[in-house]
Formats: sequence, structure tokens, C-alpha cells
Amino acid sequence: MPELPEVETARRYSEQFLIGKRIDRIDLRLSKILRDSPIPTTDVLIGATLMGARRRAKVMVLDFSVGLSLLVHFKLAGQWAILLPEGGRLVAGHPVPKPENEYPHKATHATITFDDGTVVQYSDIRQFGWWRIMDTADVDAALMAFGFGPEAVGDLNAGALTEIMGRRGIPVKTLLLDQSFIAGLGNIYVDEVLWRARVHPATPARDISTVKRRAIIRAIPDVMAEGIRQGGAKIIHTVAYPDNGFPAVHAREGEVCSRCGTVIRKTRVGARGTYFCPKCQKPPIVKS
DNA sequence: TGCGTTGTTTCACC
DNA sequence: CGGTGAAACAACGC
Repeated sequence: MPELPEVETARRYSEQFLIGKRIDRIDLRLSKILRDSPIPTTDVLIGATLMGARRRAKVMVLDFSVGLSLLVHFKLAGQWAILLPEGGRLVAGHPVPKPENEYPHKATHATITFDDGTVVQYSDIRQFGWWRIMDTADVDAALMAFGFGPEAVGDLNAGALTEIMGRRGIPVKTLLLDQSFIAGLGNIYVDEVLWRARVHPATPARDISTVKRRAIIRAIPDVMAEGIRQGGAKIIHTVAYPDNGFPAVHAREGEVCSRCGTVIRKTRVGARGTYFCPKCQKPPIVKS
């Protein structure tokens, strides 16, 4: 499911292959993706040239020459496929529809055609994702309104985050999923971070030692970088298709932990499917 | 066919 | 008002 690394991959592909190109046409087949868009039509982007591609948390922002921006949130299953005129294809986000198959897929809801023949196919088998078109001048305020915390990449203020963690009684997994605490983690990468730090996902944050809390914070950018390096994780119907052992635990129930050989288990934390190694990640001691 | 799926929001309650 | 947990919501595949 598209989390920070998948969205960042879409952003990088867009930066590399779409900047400087002008939109000739947009075929919007599912107009409800604009349900929350300040500007309710894609017509305003016809003739616009892409000037920049940025990202905040899991939101991709494409800035166009006409003073307008397109915000894209992939939610559970959004996919951004760029088809180059010379035949190459770059796919970021959800692995369905399969990149090797023909496009447009049944779930391809929008097609953007650029002046040089480059095509973007936006697909979403769940239809939960959204687009918002607005004045570029309004983007920063719109992003602020989400209340995102610090980005899960780059320099994190480990001291401050460790301290906040120490005051919260909720399961550490739930806290790491809170976008106002740290922005960019989702269900896959939280499981990966906690496996790396060897902490059980259900442990109340304040019950984790300072050393371990710091280890968790430090693991976050590392796991993000690994995800970005691979162009995102590939998980289809709760089954992982790992590359170089990544993801290590998420969606790998019944497989063995690469560190200790113990069978990976699945449980629920905060109503979310949660994968962990019962040996590396000891469950919290429940006081009676 | 009803359940599972996740990112995000909302709600009730302390 | 903030912390918390639960529920709701979106739509689809199995």
C-alpha cells in the first residue's frame, strides 16, 4: 500500500520523466477522485507545463506553469504509471494492475497525455485515492491543514520524538502510524521498523526503554531509505513478494524470521493486521 | 456473501 | 482540550 517510499518513487519518476512536458489532454474516467478538489475539473491543466514534483508525507504535489498544482493521495491502492513514447514504463504505488499488462486497466481512472507522447495512467482498484487541483499559492496552507509531523526521512529530532514517545500509553505501532507524530509511515513500514528495533508492536510506547525508543526512531529513516531504494514494497492480497529480504516481516506470516528462523506471526494491533517475530520482538508483560 | 483490507476522519468519553 | 479506543468510511476481491 502506498506509503512514503512508494509516493516518493512516484515523485522521483515524475521529476525525471515529466518535468518540462506540456499536458495535451486528460481523460478522467472516474470524476469522483476530484470529490474534495477546490477546482472540480481537470480542464484547467490542459496546456500546462510541469515545473516541479514535491512530496509531503504521503501526498505528491505536482506544480504547473499556470500557477496551479495537482495534489495526489494514493491511499490504499493508487498507482502512478508513466509510459514513455519510446516504450519504457515506470510504475510506482500499488502493484495492481500488474505493470507488465496492458493499460488502461479496468481500474485506470485517469490518463494524462503530454505533448511528446508521454502518458500517465492513474489507477486505483479501491477508488479511495484522491486528486485535488488548486492554486499553487494555496498548497502550503492545504498541506498545513493535515497537521503532519516531521518527515520520516532525513534528519529526525530523535531526542524530541523519543521524549514524546515516553509520555504516550498507546501501542507503539499505533503511535508510529499517527501522521501527526511522524509523517509517512503506514502499516507495512511500521512493522518493518519495529522488527528492526526488536520491539513488539503492541508495547505501550511509554513502557519502552529510552534506548529502545531511540533505536526505533533511528530505524525509521533507514527503513524508508531501503523502501525507496527498491521503488517500494510489493504486497498483493496480504502476501509479500520481497526483494533482498525486504519487507522482512510484513505480509510474511508463516515464513521464517531472517534473523532467528522463528516463524513470523500475524496478530492485530489497533485493528490493523500486524506481523512480527515472536522471538525477536517479545510481547509486553501484562500486569495483572 | 460477508469479511478483510488501510489511511484517515469522526465520535464518545474521560 | 488532549489522550484514547473504537467505529466509520471509501469499494473491491476472494
